[in-house]
Amino acid sequence: MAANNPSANMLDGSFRSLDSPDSDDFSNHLINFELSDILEIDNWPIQQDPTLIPQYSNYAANQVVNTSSYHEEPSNNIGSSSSKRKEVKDKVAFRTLSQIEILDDGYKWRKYGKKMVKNSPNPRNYYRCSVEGCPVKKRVERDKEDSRYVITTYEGVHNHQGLSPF
DNA sequence: CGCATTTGACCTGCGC
DNA sequence: GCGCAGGTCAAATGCG
Repeated sequence: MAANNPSANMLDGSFRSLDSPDSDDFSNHLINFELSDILEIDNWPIQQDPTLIPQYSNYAANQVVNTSSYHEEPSNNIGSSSSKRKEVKDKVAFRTLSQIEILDDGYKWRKYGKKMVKNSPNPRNYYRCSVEGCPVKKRVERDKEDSRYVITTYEGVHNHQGLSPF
């Protein structure tokens, strides 16, 4: 597969298809995405500091809308064994209308695994930031109902500057 | 030549 | 305690 281009400039909200000549719904090489839903998991830093938006998805920066909040919290803090829980990292899930799953958000991702989930007929891809020391992980999965939608889940925060001028 | 991708196997956690 | 599902690692291969 073609490597991610570090010189991505999708600030206008459009992507160039890296290597998907499928040409189904999208006729052009530029993929116009629509951020239909933003799932908030745990503490979303964006709400605290809007400048962090580009770190997650600079293409969604202008379209961030708090539609629904999805907290993936165990909700069992009122137990006796509350210290058993490991550190909760920042997790953000995006659902974008895109034919390609590899959305270049300005960071270099290295795929480290692929798994077939039971809930979904589509496989789930696991990506990790290529930058050493960056604990950020990305999980890409196609929507179970609408394969046109791609659910991208970011986990962690980049401790370095991306390739974008942000 | 170096690095990213691929695929299968292995490990861990949770539920029953 | 066992089984299932999810998540991660590692060796091999292909491509740039």
